[in-house]
Amino acid sequence: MTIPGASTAMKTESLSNRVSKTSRASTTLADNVFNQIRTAIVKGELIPGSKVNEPQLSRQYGISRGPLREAIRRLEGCKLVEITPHIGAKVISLNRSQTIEIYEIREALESLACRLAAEKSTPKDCHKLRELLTAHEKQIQSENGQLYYQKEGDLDFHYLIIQLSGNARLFTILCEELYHLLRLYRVQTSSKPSRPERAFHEHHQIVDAIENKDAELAALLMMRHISNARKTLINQLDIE
Amino acid sequence: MTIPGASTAMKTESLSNRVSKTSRASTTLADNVFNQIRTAIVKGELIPGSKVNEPQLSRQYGISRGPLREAIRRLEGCKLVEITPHIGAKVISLNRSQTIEIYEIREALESLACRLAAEKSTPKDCHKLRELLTAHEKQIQSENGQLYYQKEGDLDFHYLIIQLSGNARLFTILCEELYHLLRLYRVQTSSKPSRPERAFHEHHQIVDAIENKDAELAALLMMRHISNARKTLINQLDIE
DNA sequence: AATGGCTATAATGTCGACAATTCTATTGAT
DNA sequence: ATCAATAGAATTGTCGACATTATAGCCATT
Repeated sequence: MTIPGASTAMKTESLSNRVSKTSRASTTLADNVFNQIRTAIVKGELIPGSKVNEPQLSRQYGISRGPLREAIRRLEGCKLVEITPHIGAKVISLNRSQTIEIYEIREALESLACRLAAEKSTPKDCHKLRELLTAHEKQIQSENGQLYYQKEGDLDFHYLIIQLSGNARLFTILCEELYHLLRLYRVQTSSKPSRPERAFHEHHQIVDAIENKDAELAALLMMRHISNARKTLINQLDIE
Repeated sequence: MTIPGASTAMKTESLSNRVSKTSRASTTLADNVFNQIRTAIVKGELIPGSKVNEPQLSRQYGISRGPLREAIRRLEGCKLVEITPHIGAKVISLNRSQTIEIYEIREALESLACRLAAEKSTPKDCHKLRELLTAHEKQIQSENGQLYYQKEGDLDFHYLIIQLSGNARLFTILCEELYHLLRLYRVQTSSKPSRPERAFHEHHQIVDAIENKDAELAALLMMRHISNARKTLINQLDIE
């Protein structure tokens, strides 16, 4: 009966953590609890498909049901819970096809992000991208491969490109909505994103294209990059 | 001091109206008021940038502030209002660049929708698309041109293709979020989507591609179709 | 044993009241 | 006349209580 999200001890404070923090200084209970429940959901501490019990959560977080219900309504907006009138909210559960749907959307949106990033990026931006990749490379070697790409490291790269796109709404949709859903799915199925070395190579190709200001190529490569991930996911699921 | 959304007398019940209705039977005040305020916003009855006054709205709709605040939290999820702690919510106001951002996203997502629709569509689906276009054509002639495409008619076509894509989340993002924002912008600037005849021709091209199961071409055409609309929008804004 | 209905319990929906904060306008000083 | 400080009003945030609806368990009937 511990409060989820309270003991969040991150070893490596990766970009994805820093950037995904909702910017608003949560001086209100509703926003506070919203963040806590959200991380509880994407961490799997609130199991997908289970009902959200208002009295229980209100006791757990030490607040009344008023702000709690507002938090739940925000979670509904992020598509992390589904509310049925007079019955209540339940934590979303992503099945195979729903996850593929999200990957399809990621394909389109991150391809767009990559195109825009290639058009707008300055030499300094490209330098940051390179730095990130070499940092990842080091970490992979030190951590005996695998581990890093299984975690949030891979996302840092994607987050940065989306930021470079300069399209704020694109960032919101991808990073504040879809990524949380995918994180949830990963926890739900305890699936390990394999193919680290191949992804790593693809990342370098993408940065090359961005550096060369070849927007179309950058877009194409990103699309294929995510398409590959999607196909890997499909195969993985076929086995089960 | 009339209740907005109550006197919604639609002359032609177009597809976009039917489909955009939130499916959940709103047996709760919060959901009810959410729908009413949303239409009030996208109709421009609540002017963009203005503050959302809770006591006033609660009197206006005859409910207490509890459900009202939940409705506002849902609106925040749709990005129709922005909430600042201890200050309140205000109706979103889209400027030029933000609108262009949305068009960029539409370009990517509807292109995806079109590709998927081309892959999955049955002959019956294609027939529906054709029917829709001829119905539009008739309406354009009868209404002395212009008028129809300025309204919701154009959207029917896009809605249907998105539905045919079979990607439910894609539908949600486009039809339940982005389209409402664009509608708001249109009201806000009272801009008239021009170029009806050209758009009409593009629509037919797109259906041709879908019918021929040429997914790549369909995607490309849809992307160009929306890209054209975006460019028209940019030019329109440059004049101001 | 299974099904249907009834009752008791628990959860959700709604409300009004109070606390905390922000906004407003008046006052006073420079 | 402009600006700062302050007191008052208005608004937002939070809570507890009540009404309404769903759930679970029990009993009777077949």
